[in-house]
Amino acid sequence: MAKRPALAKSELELARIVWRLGEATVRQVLEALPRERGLDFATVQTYLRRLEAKGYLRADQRGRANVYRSRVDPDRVVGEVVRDFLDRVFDGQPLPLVEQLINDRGLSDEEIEQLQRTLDQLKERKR
Amino acid sequence: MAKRPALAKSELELARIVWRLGEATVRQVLEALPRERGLDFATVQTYLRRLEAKGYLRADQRGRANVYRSRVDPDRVVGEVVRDFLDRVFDGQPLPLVEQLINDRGLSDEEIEQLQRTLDQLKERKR
DNA sequence: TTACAATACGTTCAATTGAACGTATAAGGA
DNA sequence: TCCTTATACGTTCAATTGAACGTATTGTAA
Repeated sequence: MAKRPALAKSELELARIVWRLGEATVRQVLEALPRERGLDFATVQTYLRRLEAKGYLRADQRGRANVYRSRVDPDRVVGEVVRDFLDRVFDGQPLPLVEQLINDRGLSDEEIEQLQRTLDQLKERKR
Repeated sequence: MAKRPALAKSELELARIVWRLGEATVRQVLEALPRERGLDFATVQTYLRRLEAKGYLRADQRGRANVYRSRVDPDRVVGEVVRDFLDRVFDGQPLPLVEQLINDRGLSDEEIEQLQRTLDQLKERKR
């Protein structure tokens, strides 16, 4: 379970695109980026290379280009990222963060319902 | 509302200590740090200075030492940090993050209750 | 009144990150 | 077969961040 080096912000940004696409070449990632991001092809290349070096992605040659795909389960990575954030900003306590999210930005009615259902299910599961 | 430069990780770590203490000297922050963190006095000094330069803290001389206190509302800063994180990792959608928190790490029974009360209150408030 | 210990402040230094350049190479169309 | 153009890959460069050093000062205890 070799601990990977942490993800830089731009790296996470690009990794998320690869995750969403399933697999992608440099060019495909570049094109999936919001236009206003304005990154250079070479820059995307560099970040994907770094993601590979850090163990998050793997690349295999397909014809001309490298095709990148995830090497670790994206959900696991997101989980790690969330936990790290939670530890750093809320001492690892989920509730204050949840309340922040609930209060700060207004949840829609459906979202509240949805959330209550999730909590009910969780309670069910627990007994 | 001059936008401050983003907080680095160590900076946020120290800022949170100052927030908690209300006000603090370099030494007090150093002592409030977990022993295993092992930072040098001079390092804490540097980070607090940077926090001041970035506009997060203000320092006033008291006797020999500088006393640092928050210059902006900590809750506001945390709010910004959370929103930035939410945008970067969950496209700004709070629900998936909340579900991550609920599912991944088991909430205690009391936490679930607490959360449900919060949601109920929120629904009340909304009508 | 002086010496010391604590502190401020300017400076440094290495690692990481954001961003891109230049060159060698190879795929596919003419 | 040859040329063009896309791409890989090694390299660079500046800004930020994590961490600390050295020196000048100053409050206080003796």
